[in-house]
Amino acid sequence: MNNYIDQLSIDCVVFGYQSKTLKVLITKIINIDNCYALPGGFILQNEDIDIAARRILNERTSLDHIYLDQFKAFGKNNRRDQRFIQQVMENQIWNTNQSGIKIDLNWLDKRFVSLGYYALVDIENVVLRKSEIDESVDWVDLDKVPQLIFDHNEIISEALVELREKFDKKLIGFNLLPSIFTMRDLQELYEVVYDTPFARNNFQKKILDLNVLERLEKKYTGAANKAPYLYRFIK
Amino acid sequence: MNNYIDQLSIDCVVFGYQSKTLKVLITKIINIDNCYALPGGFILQNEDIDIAARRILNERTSLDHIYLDQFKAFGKNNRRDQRFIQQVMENQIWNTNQSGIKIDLNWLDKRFVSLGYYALVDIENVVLRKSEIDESVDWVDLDKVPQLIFDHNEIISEALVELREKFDKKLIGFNLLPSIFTMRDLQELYEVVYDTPFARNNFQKKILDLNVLERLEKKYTGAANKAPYLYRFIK
DNA sequence: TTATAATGTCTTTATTTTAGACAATAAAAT
DNA sequence: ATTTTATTGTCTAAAATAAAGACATTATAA
Repeated sequence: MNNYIDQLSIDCVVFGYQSKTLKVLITKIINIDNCYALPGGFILQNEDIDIAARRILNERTSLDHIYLDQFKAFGKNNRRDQRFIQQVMENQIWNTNQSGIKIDLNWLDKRFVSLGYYALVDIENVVLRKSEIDESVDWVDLDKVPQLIFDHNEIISEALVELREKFDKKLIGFNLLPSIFTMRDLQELYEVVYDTPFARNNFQKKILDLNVLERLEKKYTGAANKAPYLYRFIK
Repeated sequence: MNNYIDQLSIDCVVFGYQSKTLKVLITKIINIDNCYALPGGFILQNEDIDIAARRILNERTSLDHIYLDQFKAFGKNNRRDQRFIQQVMENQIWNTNQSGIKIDLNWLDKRFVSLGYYALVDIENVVLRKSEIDESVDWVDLDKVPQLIFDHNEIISEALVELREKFDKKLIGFNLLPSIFTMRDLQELYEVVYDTPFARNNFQKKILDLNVLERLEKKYTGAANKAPYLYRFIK
């Protein structure tokens, strides 16, 4: 395992948006009872940290071009999860290779500093895949995230704070939507992220005045009302 | 040296403010020709990363309570400075201990991921000290910083971007001023940080409306004009 | 043809920001 | 002692921005 930088890890908070709900990608650790975690991994010796994060995300989402922000390093001295690491080290699936030879897992039994990234993806574009340490990978509503290993719950909280701070200022929200969407879709996303309602008339004016949307054809859904325009994010 | 986490370092951009100028703390590396750097160091195995940053800063500033923000991790695969590391490893001061025994410095000859912190200090409170790897530690005007080792110049640039983004929003500017100051002092600081002039009347109103300043006595300087009030930052 | 629910946009009102004005004042100059 | 000068503190007016209200439009069901 010494291809990796020692005692340094990456954990990714992958935000998705569907059915007026913010979701995050949660993995279940393979062969360990009831242990959930953020998609994470380690940094190869000859790999940029950002590239490592993209590799780790690609393994789970199959996506190549992801909006990524490295927002904080987590490195408390007591940043350990003894219970979890113990289980991993004692588990035959983990500590034994295909040839039945014991693998030295002591490198895991140290304090790790973890680089926290958050990613924004269009949930429709994601093809979920399991990496070799995942028993499952699933979208979980942000308010239904179970207890996670290490400080992963705290990492999510801090990612959400960062997301809210950057959301409007940098117009990163479009990364959570399909490439084509209605003004209502966008407004509902903003309302979910900020957990507050916006006035429809003023929201539309504010967004259109930014001149970052291209107006496309109308969207006829069969609903008994005026059909809204579709928009695409430009530049 | 294996008290430290391998391949992980900390670099601090220490901002100070004096004579209407933003300054940063720059160290000269001991016994290496013309090599300048940010105050930096490594993380002890049993040390929080934030505590490590405070230790590294205290070694140079003698300060205990510093405004600190860990703003980004720098970890490109090519994040190396071969020329500098070579000089260190070949230098007798570095590679030989007091008893004349060779020290193994190979741990330095790897790619390091560095956690970037920036600090804001009242330059008047700083008592500069050299750590054991510093030939000197000095305040340098932000626009006169020489070429530094590794990507330290880039770290300063990015710290400045972060500083500007947080400066107003989080009212962190007071950390750069003495505990007692005039409105003019504060305005000049803002003008330096944002490199733009502010209208005196409106600046004063905006700041006072924040209700974070306590008005103290007047400051009589002997100048032939109305004496300004002094203020203290509260809460 | 009418009713309904949502949409797009305009107008009005309220709030905030910016600009202008001026009296107050500390000390030097007269 | 009075005037002058350079700031300072604060008020008011104007401009810009944001929030609230109003209403015609329209896609489909009744």
